[in-house]
Amino acid sequence: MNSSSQEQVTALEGCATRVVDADRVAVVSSRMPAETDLVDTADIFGLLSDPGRLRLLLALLDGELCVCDLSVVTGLSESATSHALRLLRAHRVVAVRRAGRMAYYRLDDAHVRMLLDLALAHTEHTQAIHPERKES
Amino acid sequence: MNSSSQEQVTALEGCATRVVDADRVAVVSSRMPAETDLVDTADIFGLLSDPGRLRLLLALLDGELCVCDLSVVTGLSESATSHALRLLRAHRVVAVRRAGRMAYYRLDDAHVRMLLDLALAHTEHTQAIHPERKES
DNA sequence: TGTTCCTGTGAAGAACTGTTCATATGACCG
DNA sequence: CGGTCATATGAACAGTTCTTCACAGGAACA
Repeated sequence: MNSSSQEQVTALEGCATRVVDADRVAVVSSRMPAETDLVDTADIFGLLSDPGRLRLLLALLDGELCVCDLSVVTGLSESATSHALRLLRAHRVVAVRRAGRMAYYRLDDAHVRMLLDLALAHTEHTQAIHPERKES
Repeated sequence: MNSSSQEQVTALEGCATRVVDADRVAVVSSRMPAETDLVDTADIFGLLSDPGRLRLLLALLDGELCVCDLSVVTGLSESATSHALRLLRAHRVVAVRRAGRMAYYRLDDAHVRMLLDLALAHTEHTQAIHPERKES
């Protein structure tokens, strides 16, 4: 398969490391998304990587809730809830509707909603396999 | 952590924080996954939240690659690549096949594969629709 | 056998994250 | 008005994370 050149370096990076499967490296490299998209995507995953924020977003799956209710549902302090919502807001993952002194947050990102649905489906699936959980 | 008296949050109407929409709080709370599942899920998202690991996993989407090739594709040093793979291995996200002194890694988690596919589809989609994006 | 090559690992340090405390803002109530 | 309530924000701090450096182990190869 690699009879011609075994340590050929692709013109993509000009790096000094050796390459074993140059063809696959070329294909995979060409399919790699742009740095900006990668960072954005990693950022989104990072927002979902905290149990508190995850609870927050799962709570918003079927509609808006105010900050204090979110605080109760997630078990976070109201300050921590507000900080988390601020972060999610900055990334356009949630949106806010203000009514008087209340602030009602809702999920505002279809992509994140899909990720959450997928994650939820997965936990329910594994729950069906490991039936050691109690009812609520 | 000493939430001695407020451990039970299930008593929705008796908690210290005020509740605005008690019904929705009850529904949402009952649908909230168990803490273990939440932490596991957040953990998975955390593994995807680093651009380097994301590149690594995307590179493995269509088949196995050895460490040095992964290092080239991702732009990480070989040591960093090995550390990242070790972490992913510990979480059963990737699996390894050894041949001589080479180590070939492959994606070994169907759930993570779905998440990656979804993320990839989204970057391609948003690239087609929103050519530019802002942040505040 | 000794050497080179690929990978794995521990330690260390810089950078980042998430929480809490204290306080601020602006809306409502009396 | 003054006071309270819901939320927002800044600073600080403990804990975590990611990278690099140095080196170790085992397989190939002379």
